[in-house]
Amino acid sequence: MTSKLGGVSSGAAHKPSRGEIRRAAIVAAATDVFLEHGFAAATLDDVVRRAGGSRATLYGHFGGKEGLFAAIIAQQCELIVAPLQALSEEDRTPEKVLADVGRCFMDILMSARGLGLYRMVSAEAARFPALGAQVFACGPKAAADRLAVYLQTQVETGVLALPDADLAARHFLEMVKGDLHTRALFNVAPMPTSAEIDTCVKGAVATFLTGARR
Amino acid sequence: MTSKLGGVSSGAAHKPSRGEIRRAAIVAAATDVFLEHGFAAATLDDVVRRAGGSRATLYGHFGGKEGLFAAIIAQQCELIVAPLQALSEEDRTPEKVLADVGRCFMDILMSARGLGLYRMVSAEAARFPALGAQVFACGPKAAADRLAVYLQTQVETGVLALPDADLAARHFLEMVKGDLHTRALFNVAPMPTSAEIDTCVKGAVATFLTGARR
DNA sequence: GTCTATAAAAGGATAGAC
DNA sequence: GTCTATCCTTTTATAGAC
Repeated sequence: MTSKLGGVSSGAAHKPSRGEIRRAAIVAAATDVFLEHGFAAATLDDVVRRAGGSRATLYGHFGGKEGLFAAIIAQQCELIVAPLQALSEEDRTPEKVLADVGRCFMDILMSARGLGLYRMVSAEAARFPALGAQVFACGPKAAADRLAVYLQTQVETGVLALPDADLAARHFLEMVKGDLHTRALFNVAPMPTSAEIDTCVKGAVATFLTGARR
Repeated sequence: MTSKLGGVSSGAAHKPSRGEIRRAAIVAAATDVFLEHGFAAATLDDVVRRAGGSRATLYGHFGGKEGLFAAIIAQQCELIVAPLQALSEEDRTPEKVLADVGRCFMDILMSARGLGLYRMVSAEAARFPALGAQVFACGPKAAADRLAVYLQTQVETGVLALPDADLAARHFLEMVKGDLHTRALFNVAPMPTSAEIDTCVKGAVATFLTGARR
């Protein structure tokens, strides 16, 4: 199955066939169109224009608009988990770990892709119940779970004092967003800059540690 | 202009004309349809079916789908600000004030209306830039500003110690959401209960005060 | 002001040739 | 497997009668 996502999976076991290349091109084009316009407003015509080829090929691969949508979400889920999993917490102070996790979390969330995905998933969650859970698990849930494990070790080694590491992890990740995420989602000018994101992350780290330090 | 929003403004200066009643009925029906399906997927046919009357009347009043959309957003903005403005902070402890503000904030955000509005505004923010800013100002911004003023007084009377009351207010309001808001937006089962919201608010208050108390 | 009927356009889906 | 051409449904928008 991973082989069908062409270009995403790292280990390329066999050289992609003509069909797989076509499929990947369609998914790539569709990702741009869907993330920009949302599911309902996106048209398959736009996708075909951008990817080349024809509508019939698209239908052959994905069955229709909904199948294409599912393929996009699945691919985005893979892309989302990766950067967070690449982080290492070994021999780092809580300041560094929290700042790194926070920055990584925000980079994903505030990117054009992250914002588009968030908009699209929330907008279509009612129509496609499974997809919401899928993205939530790969994104916020995965980040919180991972951070909670780290926080728990810090509690056990006596560095931090937290009544509930799991809750604390979620609180931290929410604080990191400040109001930047909502502002970006709502397209409120001026759009947050990278520097502003940094300031926001540092502020959240400071606030969190003020209350959590033993 | 407020008179045209029929049913929202409290002071009824004149009895609503037939046209105004019709207009209000259309807005009410459209609110339900748009918040449920989103702008792109909502059809004016659904609105007309629910409101009664005809498409021509709708076009006469609002000019089309976009005009109707703007009217809905404007009305929702009025409805959103009201409950937060009704809160009083006089002679209350920070625990009580924070809990009340947090609960009020969450009640709005987690209601079907709040979630629908959030989904719709973020989905359409690119197409209607003014509306995003409008809703942001009436909602998260208004709440944070108001809370910041209260926190600042507590700092000045020596009850709390905060380096930046404004930032602290935003941090608190984000923490209050926990991951409940995202879970609800993404329709992740099981949907948060009222009791869970309470627990989440209390947790945020405790965490906040642990770090903020002088 | 409000309704019925209709025009006009767009987009999703498919049949059949290569 | 892929492309060309076409069908059919849905939806916005308006013209004209009451």
